Amino acid sequence: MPELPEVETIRRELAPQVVGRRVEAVDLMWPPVVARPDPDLFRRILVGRQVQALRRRGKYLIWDLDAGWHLILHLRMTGQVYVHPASVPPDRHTRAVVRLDDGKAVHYRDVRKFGRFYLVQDEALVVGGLGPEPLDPAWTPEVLFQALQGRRAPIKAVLLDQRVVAGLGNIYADEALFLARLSPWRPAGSLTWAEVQRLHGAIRQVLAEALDARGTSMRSYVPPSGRRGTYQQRRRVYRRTGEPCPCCGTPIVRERLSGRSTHYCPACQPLPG
DNA sequence: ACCACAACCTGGCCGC
DNA sequence: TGCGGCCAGGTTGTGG
Repeated sequence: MPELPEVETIRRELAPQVVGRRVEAVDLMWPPVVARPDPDLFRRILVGRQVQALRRRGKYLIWDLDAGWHLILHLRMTGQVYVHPASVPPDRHTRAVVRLDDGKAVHYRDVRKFGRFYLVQDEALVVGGLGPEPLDPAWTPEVLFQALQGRRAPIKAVLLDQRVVAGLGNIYADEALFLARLSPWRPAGSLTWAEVQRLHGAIRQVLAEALDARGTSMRSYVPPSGRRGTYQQRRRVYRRTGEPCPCCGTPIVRERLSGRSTHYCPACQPLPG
């Protein structure tokens, strides 16, 4: 579920609670939540480690630990992170609990069990394949334009490819394409330089708005504080099928593209030809 | 390189 | 209350 703005919001809320703390114990209610190494080794390495920093890369949350270790978490569709007093028992959807040296515990909840933990020293093993961060100054319209060259897949499918740019998901891809007035079906390589500049600006704008709103809480996304995000009130097309386009009033349509629900205004985002 | 599709899982919602 | 069908913010792997 969480895309860049949601993971970044989680990072910002969680950092003050965990940075500087030491791990005292790890409880795995559902051991397969650990992707690597095996759960026993995972627990043995993690216990005793001190959290030095909390970072985000794409949709991954990275805990920098001492001794060169990184605990990397991907929340996939329904992962949630909460901090509770040690006395709070895990609920039925809590898959792992990391107990800290201040009497608090980080609970990882995940209804659909898709999310995974990775404990590695070489973080590139997990996040090495990711493309650039869209909010990094180094990610310019030129970089995006270059990445689209020669690609005939629909632009939306390419935006969802985390090797092209890291952190976009279904909500913000639809929203950015609407802002840029581009059909999601346009072959990526067919975008003109002017269109790519527009798209680049739209991606930045949508992500900035969503960060400001602390993410989109339509379904299961709730940050650690419990303060739901509010971007769902500002979204223009995502899950607004049949509602009037905020720009021209044409009903928003929903179509399946690369297996994903895709929402757009057929009038503002026409497919040439 | 691309696409369609399935898989991984569970729960919410809708209509009957 | 129940049942079937469809939906879900992500990623990976298979086969064509």
